[in-house]
Amino acid sequence: MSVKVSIPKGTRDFLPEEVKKRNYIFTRIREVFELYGFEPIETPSFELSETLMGKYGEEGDRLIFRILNSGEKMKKADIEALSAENLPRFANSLSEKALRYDLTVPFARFVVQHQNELSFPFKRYQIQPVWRADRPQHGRYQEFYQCDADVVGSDSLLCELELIQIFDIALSRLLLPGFTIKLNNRKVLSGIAEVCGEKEKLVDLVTAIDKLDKIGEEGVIQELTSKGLSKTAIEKISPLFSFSGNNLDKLNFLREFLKSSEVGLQGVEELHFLTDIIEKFPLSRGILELDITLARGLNYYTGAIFEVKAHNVKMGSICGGGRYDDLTGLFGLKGLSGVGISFGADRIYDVLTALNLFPVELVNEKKVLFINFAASTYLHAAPLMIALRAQGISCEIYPTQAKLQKQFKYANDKKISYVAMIGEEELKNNSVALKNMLTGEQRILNHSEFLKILC
RNA sequence: GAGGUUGUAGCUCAGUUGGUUAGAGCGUCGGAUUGUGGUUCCGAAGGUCGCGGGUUCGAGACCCGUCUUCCUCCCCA
Repeated sequence: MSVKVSIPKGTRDFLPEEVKKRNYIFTRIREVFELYGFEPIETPSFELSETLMGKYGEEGDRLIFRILNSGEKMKKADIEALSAENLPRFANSLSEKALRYDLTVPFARFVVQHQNELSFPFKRYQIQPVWRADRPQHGRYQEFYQCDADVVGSDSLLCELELIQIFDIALSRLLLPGFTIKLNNRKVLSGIAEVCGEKEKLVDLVTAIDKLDKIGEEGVIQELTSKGLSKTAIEKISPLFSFSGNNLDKLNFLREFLKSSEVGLQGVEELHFLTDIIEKFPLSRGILELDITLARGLNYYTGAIFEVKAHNVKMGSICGGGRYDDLTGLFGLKGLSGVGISFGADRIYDVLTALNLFPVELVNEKKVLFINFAASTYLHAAPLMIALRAQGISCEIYPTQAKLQKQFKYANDKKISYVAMIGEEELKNNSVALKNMLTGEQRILNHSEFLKILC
């Protein structure tokens, strides 16, 4: 009689092979973060509700997983709020903690709380799971990992430069053949709003422009109209929809278009600085592309905005990031500028799978299984296993004297590349039979030959 | 949060206008083979047909509710 088992929606189990592949991704990213001087931190998986609530826009709060009070605290439930249909207040009375929604807001809290122990500019990386009560979809889960690197306490554009290089090197090390690093600047977007006289409609303007490649020029105009932008303003923006060319052409165009906006021109100069220096020190496999339609939802970005898309695969962005001038201001620490990036490990996994880019050695490492023939087999196998492990070769002995068929099937299922046998025949002349599970070839060897072949 | 979609063995799926005892492939286990896996042959186990209610002489199939799956929005990695 079996019980029906399952896991909550939007979550996943990982089999050994998947964990190895995921760890491969995390390791490559981590090693590049460290190459650029970023240091690891960790924060709790749950925070006080007040730390998280209200930090992700109107929609955000709905997507935060809340932790129900337990024990005596349940008595704090505000029944009056419930009967008055004030659901947010009722929810707050039931819960004081919530699972983290991203790594950036907890990091801001961390910086404010530990400001006296940190040396600025502070460069940290953090690879931990986050949780969102989102509706699961292709490539979207309720529990997933983020790999973040941020610099806080410096407004130098060299930070942006290094983060672009980190995108490039990490993804190149993951053997991704082609990808585009899209770059924009929030100041340019502000400048556009300013030039067309709709400064206060910046957010509507930006989210509409962001959808250009998805809904087309007509769709954007329709959305802008429905948001109440004036016809003259929309006409003024329309050249932006169709302009093209290389990065230099785009910069020249923007300089002209934004000539009446001080902040806009400042954004253009920031973009120019970055494209210019990347030209002098070219990227490895990535292509840097200016994209003024790039906005991203997060409303705390104030300067650079990044997004990375893999070539030749149907998948949303695999990385993102940007500069946020006043993030720690939310927690009372003013004047600290930050810039950061995030790798979407789960999506990178899907891309590497779709393009078949995981190295084969990941699953087919050199490993050895010793067949268990008798109670005394261990005594004969142990010296060889000790020697193999000392050389970093992983090996094991089958724990019971099962039928050979079963022991070989175990090796086969576990993709173990060699099976070693020390049975009665081998004991007579102090030898080992070694079978290569890939080719099926089997050889009788003395101990030193055995170790020589495997190490 | 809105709209659509899905659910039958561990997995992938058949199952006729409602009709006797719900099937297949793969996987698992056992045997052919007590010193050889991946190939082959034989056999076996495994199902409250997502859950609850309703219609009917009779429901895996029809109706209602609920949960779940996947998809499109919103938003995001």
